[in-house]
Amino acid sequence: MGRPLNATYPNKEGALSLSEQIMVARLAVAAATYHIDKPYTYKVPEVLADKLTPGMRVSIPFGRGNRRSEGLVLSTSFEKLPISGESKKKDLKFINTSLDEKPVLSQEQLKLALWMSDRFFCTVYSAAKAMLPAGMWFKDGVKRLGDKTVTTAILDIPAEEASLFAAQKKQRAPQQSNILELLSQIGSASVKELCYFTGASRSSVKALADLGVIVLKETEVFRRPSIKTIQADGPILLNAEQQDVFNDLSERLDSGSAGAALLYGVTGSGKTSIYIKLIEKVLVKGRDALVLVPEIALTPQLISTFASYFGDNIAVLHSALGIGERYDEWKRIRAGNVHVVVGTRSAVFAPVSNLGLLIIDEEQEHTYKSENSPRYHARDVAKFRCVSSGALLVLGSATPSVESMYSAGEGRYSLYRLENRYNEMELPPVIIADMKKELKNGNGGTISSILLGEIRANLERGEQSILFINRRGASTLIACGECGYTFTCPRCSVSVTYHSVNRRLMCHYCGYSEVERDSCPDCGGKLKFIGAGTQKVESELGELLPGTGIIRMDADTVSMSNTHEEHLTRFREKKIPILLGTQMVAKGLDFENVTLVGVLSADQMLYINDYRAHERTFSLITQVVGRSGRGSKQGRAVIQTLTPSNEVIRLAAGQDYDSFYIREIALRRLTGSPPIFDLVALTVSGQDETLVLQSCVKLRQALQGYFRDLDEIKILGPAPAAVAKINNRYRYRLSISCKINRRIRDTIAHVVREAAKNREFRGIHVFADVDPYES
DNA sequence: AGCACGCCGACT
DNA sequence: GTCGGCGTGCTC
Repeated sequence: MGRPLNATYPNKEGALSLSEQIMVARLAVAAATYHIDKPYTYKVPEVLADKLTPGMRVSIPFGRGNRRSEGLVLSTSFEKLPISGESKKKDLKFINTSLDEKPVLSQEQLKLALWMSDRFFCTVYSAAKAMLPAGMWFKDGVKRLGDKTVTTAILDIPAEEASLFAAQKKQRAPQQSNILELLSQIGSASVKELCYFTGASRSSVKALADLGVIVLKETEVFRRPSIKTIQADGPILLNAEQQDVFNDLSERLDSGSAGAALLYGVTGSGKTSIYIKLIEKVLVKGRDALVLVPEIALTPQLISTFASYFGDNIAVLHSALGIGERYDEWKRIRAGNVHVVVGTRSAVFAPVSNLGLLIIDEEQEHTYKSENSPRYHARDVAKFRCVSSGALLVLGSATPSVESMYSAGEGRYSLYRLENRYNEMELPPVIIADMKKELKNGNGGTISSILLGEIRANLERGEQSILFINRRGASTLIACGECGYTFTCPRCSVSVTYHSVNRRLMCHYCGYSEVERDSCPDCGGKLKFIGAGTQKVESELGELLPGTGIIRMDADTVSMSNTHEEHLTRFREKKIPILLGTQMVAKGLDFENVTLVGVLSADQMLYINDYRAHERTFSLITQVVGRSGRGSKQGRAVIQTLTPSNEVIRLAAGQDYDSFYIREIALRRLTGSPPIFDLVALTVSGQDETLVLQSCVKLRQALQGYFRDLDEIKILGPAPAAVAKINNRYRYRLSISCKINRRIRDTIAHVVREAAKNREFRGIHVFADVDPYES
């Protein structure tokens, strides 16, 4: 407070201001919700003054109660602050401690986080958090690393005593009774499993622990093994077509601004070979490569191939990795120990230091879009990163998304085509089976006579078949066969699905569960399963082809007995004749001996109310058809449909992407859907349905007011969201169709923020999502 | 969102 | 009197 005695002369003012300058930091704050998110200024304590740099995280007091939160340092500076107490302005608070020794985010990543908050309507901190592996997050001030533990409940009294106790508890505490009952038989189990099998909540387990009948113990869970490598096929040889594409992309890599390329290559045209050659080239130039894949579990072959070429120079990032393993991979990347990264959506944030090439394989896949905050699309983040580091962006696909092909047409991407299948194989002939005709001929089953004939032919030749059930939601519903009663979640507007492992009906959205019943609670009728249909088809096949081996692969079989890979290995190695499955069998599988693919119900996802329905159907059927005849033998595909004249199905059967695209883009133009216009969805949720609806109407009015002068902007809704209620909160949606720009973005952000502040909207939550997938 | 402050009614 | 209900406003 007192000015230094020696500072009075000769430069009073300078000395004065110098003595009062203090280091401050601008922070993105974790506890700040979207509507109050902005850089907060904190004073830097002297002990941190020479350590603190942008990109580090700090522990801070926040809010009236000074509750502890985290901040991310965006910038530091020296400022002249009013002397404490002398100004009516409130004093700044001090940062408590630093949470990092060195920055966890680079300047580029900080910029990206700021850009994301603007683009995807999220807080800066949440964007930054998405860039770090979960092992680096803090929870209650503690780093989550090594958190891969599991809480086990162990019986602490004799088993007989426990079951006696369980019987006593039956009336007053049925949940606890169930838990004890189970534990008296098995002794110990993880708390998670206990809850899963009994339907009890964590609190019941806790209650038993407090009573001293059981003890809870944290046990470390072991980490998963690494990638399976395969023998490299030797140096990659490109055919003429591939070589042309490679040469051109290669030149772009050498130029300063590489831009973006859409690589449209039919199934089997060898996109992967081009990827590998490009990566090799980038590595020679001393730069890093990033490869995104839709889902690691479904592309083990691609990973193995990459590993065989790049060995220890590769890091893999995906959700199936243990938290520690993921963290270790992240550290290897950041340390510069690896220069090739393969991973799923969030790998787009991988901390490579000198990005030279970013590949998004199967770029049309919906898994690249995050459906939780931050609601980003990996493609957009990829563009940002490539522009800022002068890297080449390659979007690869056999069925490019309509928006990417449109961008190519507009000249934003350069388009490359690969039209020859690598081994010069003809595309499999496609037979369309008219299920209406089948029905007329008295076949009411799910297998047409045409498909059955082809399966039989395959059986005789010792060749394998894949049958694909294209159904939304691969889960098993349960309903009354007599009155049609369906079991719905009491908290969400969805049907509960049956889990055969624990024999319970469960809700996927909120975790609610109840025991299986043997009769309809309404009419007492007999209950039946309406599964993904896989069981039904399996038993139908069993009757039609007695004694034939079938592997069924759906959510149910995969969750109970391990992985996709085990099923697939069994299919490949044991030469089981038929593989029957949902969505998951459609992906990147190469089976030498598979010569028949059947799509059992092509209509399933075609007629849903979503502007992407056609695109998804086309892409899926095309992929499935491409599965057939990848080896030396000629394959074929059978597509079963109730509407054989439907053009999307016909075009998919003919693998005619170009015609599909022309047709589809015309349709989008007509309806004003993306990519012609952007779509921003505002989702409004709350417990009181009328209030949610009223809020929607008010939001709509507010938007209309702001956009009065823009007539090309359309505001649609409110309409109930695809899942109209989750966890007792009703959800309605407004859709804004427009060419998005600075002003519209700012207005939408403003409206969402105002909604959070507005007292009339109490208990209402609003968030914005650009080009959502569930629409 | 989450917390403190403040202003009202019920109860030891 | 004072404990606790919730409505209101703010977050460097």
